[in-house]
Amino acid sequence: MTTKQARSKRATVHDVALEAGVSRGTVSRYVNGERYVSAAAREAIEAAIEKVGYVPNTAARNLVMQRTQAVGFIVHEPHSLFVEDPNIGEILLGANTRLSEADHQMAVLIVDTERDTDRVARYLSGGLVDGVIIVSARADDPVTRVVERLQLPAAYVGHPPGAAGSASFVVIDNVGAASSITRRLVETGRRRIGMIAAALDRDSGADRLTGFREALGDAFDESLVEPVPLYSYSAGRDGMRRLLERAPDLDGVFAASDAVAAGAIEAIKETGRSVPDDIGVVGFDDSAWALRTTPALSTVRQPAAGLGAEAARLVLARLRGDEPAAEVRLDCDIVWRGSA
Amino acid sequence: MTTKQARSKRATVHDVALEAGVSRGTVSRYVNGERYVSAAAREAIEAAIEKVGYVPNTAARNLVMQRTQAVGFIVHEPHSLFVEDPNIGEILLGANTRLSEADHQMAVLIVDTERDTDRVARYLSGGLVDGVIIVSARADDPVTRVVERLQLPAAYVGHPPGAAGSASFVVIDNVGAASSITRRLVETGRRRIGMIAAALDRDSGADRLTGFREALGDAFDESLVEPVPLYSYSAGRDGMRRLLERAPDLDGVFAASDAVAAGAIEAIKETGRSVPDDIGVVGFDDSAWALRTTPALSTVRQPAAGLGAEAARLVLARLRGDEPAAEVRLDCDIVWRGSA
DNA sequence: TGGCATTCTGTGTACGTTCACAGAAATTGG
DNA sequence: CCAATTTCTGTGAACGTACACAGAATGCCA
Repeated sequence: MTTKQARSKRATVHDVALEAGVSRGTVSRYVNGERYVSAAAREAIEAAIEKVGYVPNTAARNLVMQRTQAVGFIVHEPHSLFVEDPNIGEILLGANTRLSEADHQMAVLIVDTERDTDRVARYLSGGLVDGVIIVSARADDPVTRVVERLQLPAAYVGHPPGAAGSASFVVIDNVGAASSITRRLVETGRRRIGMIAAALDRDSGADRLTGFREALGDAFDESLVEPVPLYSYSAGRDGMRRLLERAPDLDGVFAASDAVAAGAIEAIKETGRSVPDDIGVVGFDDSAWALRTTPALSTVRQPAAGLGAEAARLVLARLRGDEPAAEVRLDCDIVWRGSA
Repeated sequence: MTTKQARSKRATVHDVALEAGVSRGTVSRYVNGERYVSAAAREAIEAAIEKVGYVPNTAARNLVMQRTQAVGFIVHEPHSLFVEDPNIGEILLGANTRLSEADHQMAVLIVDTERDTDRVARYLSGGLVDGVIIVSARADDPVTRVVERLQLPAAYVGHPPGAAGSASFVVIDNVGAASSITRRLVETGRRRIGMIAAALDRDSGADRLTGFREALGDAFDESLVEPVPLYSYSAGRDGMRRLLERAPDLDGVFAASDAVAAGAIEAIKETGRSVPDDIGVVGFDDSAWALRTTPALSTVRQPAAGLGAEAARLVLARLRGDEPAAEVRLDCDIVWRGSA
């Protein structure tokens, strides 16, 4: 009952005005730190606020101000992200830091089940946030549709889906990173290098293949590229089996993701070969897989905090109305472990 | 400028009413799915909504309804949680699932820097959420103070700080889990078992020692307990060094956390001993440390999703006004790996 | 046809702010 | 000491919704 009383009794600016013997306007001016409030009024108001325990109602303020100083951070596919991918935490922190500097509140919204989808869409369309950062967006998602329909200022981490034409986004330089790590592989003396190329229908997949090709230049051999549909362990294992059958003299392989690489290592060991002595393997993502394999994977680490920070910067820019829409491409680091 | 237009033009319930040739009240009734709206009105309204692109303004609704159907999920110390501790993701998902079932929106708020603290406190006090779930709360935190002052319905994951007397919270059964894993160690044949007891000033630390003592019963030897201040790697390493000097015949050790255990393993190896052949080591938390050590740690896994779900349940109960305040204690699993 | 319940609709007010505006009080200057 | 500023204050509107209430339309039955 104490709770109930406390909640219904929430003091308003009106109560403060009454207590202090001034008007609502004056209290409002004091609270917002404006000029033109006399010393006498100031003191009276301070005392009154303390006495009645006043805290401003942000919902009411948002309503009249038509902005919230908040941006949503939407996370799709949370299971794979939070459990498998250590990057999401750093992306969150990077974004939060940047938003915090601009005095904006970040609210992370998780889209897991079907129900979440509609609820989050309502939340966004309800004017509770000024803008939104989105990771792993899907084209057919109600959330994405709402964002487009309302033209909510948005920044995507990764490529925006489908026809989100004029959206800002930040991606890693897949081409450059794939090229770098392939060159590292060459530098270790590998001569017959193949690639398990996953998800070629996605930009990330296609770009990693492009980088691989660029790095090898004339030495590139089409027949050493094994396309697989998904970034998965089993796809990597099966693809590697086929590749080894076709090219038994392989001495290096670039897997399009760590999961794929883990599968590839499994397939290599099946044939009695050793990693890295017979075949050097490199992956991509520096996900949880990278430390689970034996030996640990050499792989590409995404600048996770940077992705978050840049996404935040982009959405803030759109909020201010500067810069119409932009895309940012970030470089990656390479972490060299035992697998190559 | 398109953006600007779209944002200022947001259609209201009034626009829909005008377009459909009915009144605000009727539109409101339709939107909220109430009875008493004629077929003719229904059709006209549906067409009008489609035409003007109306979406309800949640902020306005929240203001008049005096509730938001949203609960905040506050994460303190995000660096250590998101980077080191894989549990936080599952806690989030567990909570989200439960809240989603009750048709509540979860908004994760990260408290990292000093600035975040005040901003989040304002956010919470502004009536933007009905309740709140808090992990790693601190007593001196403005956020905690606001929650107490406003008597905001809250549920803590872990013990609530200081004088948060009447708060709900969910904790793991530290005593039981420590006791279980110690017994497992005994069952493997260890006879001289020590403990690196960290953070005895915290409930978690004290409880883990209690469990350890319980499990050993008469065999408990006070001199084999080495207290260290923090749950850290270096504390574990230093503590283990002292313990080994005092009791060179040790054949098992229970470290109060995985980080402590990792440090202990380091110290053991320094002396030329082997893990697990000479000394079996077990940890607590199943954090990222557990897979980094060689051999991998046997440890206690927290029921992370359960913690989140229970916290959500508790806060929902307080929201409804049922159950005044409750504490829940959850059992843990043990994962047995190579270190013991 | 009249009475009465039922279904439907419109209007006014409230939620707790901010802001524009008008006007009062205090201050300045010639 | 009066006019012209500057500082201060109160009032009324608006933000976009929900809800209570009154009243209109319809259906039903005697």
